[in-house]
Amino acid sequence: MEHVPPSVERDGIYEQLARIGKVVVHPKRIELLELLCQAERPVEALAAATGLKLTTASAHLQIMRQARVVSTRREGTRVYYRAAGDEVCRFVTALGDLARARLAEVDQILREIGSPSCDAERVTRGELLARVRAGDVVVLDVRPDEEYEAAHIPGALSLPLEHLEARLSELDPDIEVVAYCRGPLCLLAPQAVTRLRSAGRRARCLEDGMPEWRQAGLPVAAGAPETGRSPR
Amino acid sequence: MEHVPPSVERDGIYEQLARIGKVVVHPKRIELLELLCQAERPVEALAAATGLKLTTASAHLQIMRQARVVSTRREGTRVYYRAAGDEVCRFVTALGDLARARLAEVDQILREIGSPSCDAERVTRGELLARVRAGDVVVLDVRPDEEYEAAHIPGALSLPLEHLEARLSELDPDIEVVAYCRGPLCLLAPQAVTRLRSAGRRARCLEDGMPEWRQAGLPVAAGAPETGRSPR
DNA sequence: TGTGTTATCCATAGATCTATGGAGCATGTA
DNA sequence: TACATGCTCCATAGATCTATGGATAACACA
Repeated sequence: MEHVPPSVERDGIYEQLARIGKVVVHPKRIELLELLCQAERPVEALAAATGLKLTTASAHLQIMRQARVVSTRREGTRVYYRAAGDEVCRFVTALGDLARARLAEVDQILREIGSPSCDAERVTRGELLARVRAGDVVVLDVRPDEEYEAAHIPGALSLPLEHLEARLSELDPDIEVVAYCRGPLCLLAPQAVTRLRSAGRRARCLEDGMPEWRQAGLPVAAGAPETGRSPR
Repeated sequence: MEHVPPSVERDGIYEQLARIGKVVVHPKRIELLELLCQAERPVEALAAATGLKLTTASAHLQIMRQARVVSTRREGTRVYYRAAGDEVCRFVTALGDLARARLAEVDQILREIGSPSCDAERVTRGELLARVRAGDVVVLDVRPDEEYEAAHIPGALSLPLEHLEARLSELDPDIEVVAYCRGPLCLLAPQAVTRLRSAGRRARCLEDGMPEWRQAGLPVAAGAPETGRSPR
């Protein structure tokens, strides 16, 4: 089915680039890609996370696989998908940056639904590093567990947004919280900050999220939280 | 025609990103974008450069404009298109990097048609800067004139590939030549190097091209060559 | 006010993409 | 060996996208 001519013609380069472009022409595929830049996941989890039917999700993933932007690993009956490399996440980041820079609608959506709390007053990565060293802040990872386990800022506390209220007591009320999530388009951290503030805490968002942290060459840790709980 | 719902729903973010994805799903649009990252151009020139009919080129440009990745400037009866910002070129660069990293076909095409001369032995930007300072090399811009005029490495000589043989005498045979073009996917510099070598000159390619040079924060010059010729 | 140049707008046939239900395939498990 | 689970493959109706010719619009220049 895949015709590979013996000698690819010169113009084929842009055809090849378009193979990758095809991945990001569908909103759901972008959403999938952003999830996969955080952690690997089986198809079923991806379908659930994006609200797709299983077969549809699988079809999208096949398209992404043909473009080689994702790869897979089989574990028993499950197939885990993951971003095929750093370049993939850098590409997604560049896409997001471009959209935020050029499409006023994106900013508008982030502002409307996100939270006004995280707009101008984000903590820079450099500032965070310094203040963590000084023991001045708590770093809060509000993404789902599996994403924390795949990669997180060393020393960060895992507290998925959905458990924020229930586990509020784990946070020292006197120390400022810096929350982070998937990136500038993700609303988890802004929402967490909003809720923390309405609970009377001092809280801010980190600039960007995990992929940008990694891309900045900063240290990354992996593995389940040490808190010892949730033996699973 | 463009329905803008009063309050955009949360999921709209990925729809917005897909607006930009749509630009890079078509090979010709990627080609146009790469051209526009070098220099602004009127529609007719873009159509000619990409081998598109005028109406088709215009249609593609409209799509790119709706995604806000290009903007226009009118001059008399001509409409000049240009990349709408740095983020656009960074995005295109990231796309190319991803394709080179993940799609073996791209490397293959570059190797097959490009030139074997520029594969492993490219000059780094840092090395070039040092050697230019030492007066050790000639920097050669082999892109079309308008691209040189829009932006070039300071001190570079403009010598579009098509005139290479005719103007070979302008190059001191004893000084090594470092040629550059649009970027890692562009074949102009590799071809120039091949021809220079077969003419007995020492020549190498610069890593990447103009956009990457600019993105690295290095100095950029603009304007026609000082050689005084071509009064036009 | 005409005319030529450039570019956009419009309508459309043909090609491509999406979502989805159902069948088919590996892998564990009883 | 029989089943359950988790995915992929297949066929298809409906929606979108592309290329293109012809008409129209914006300018410049007589």
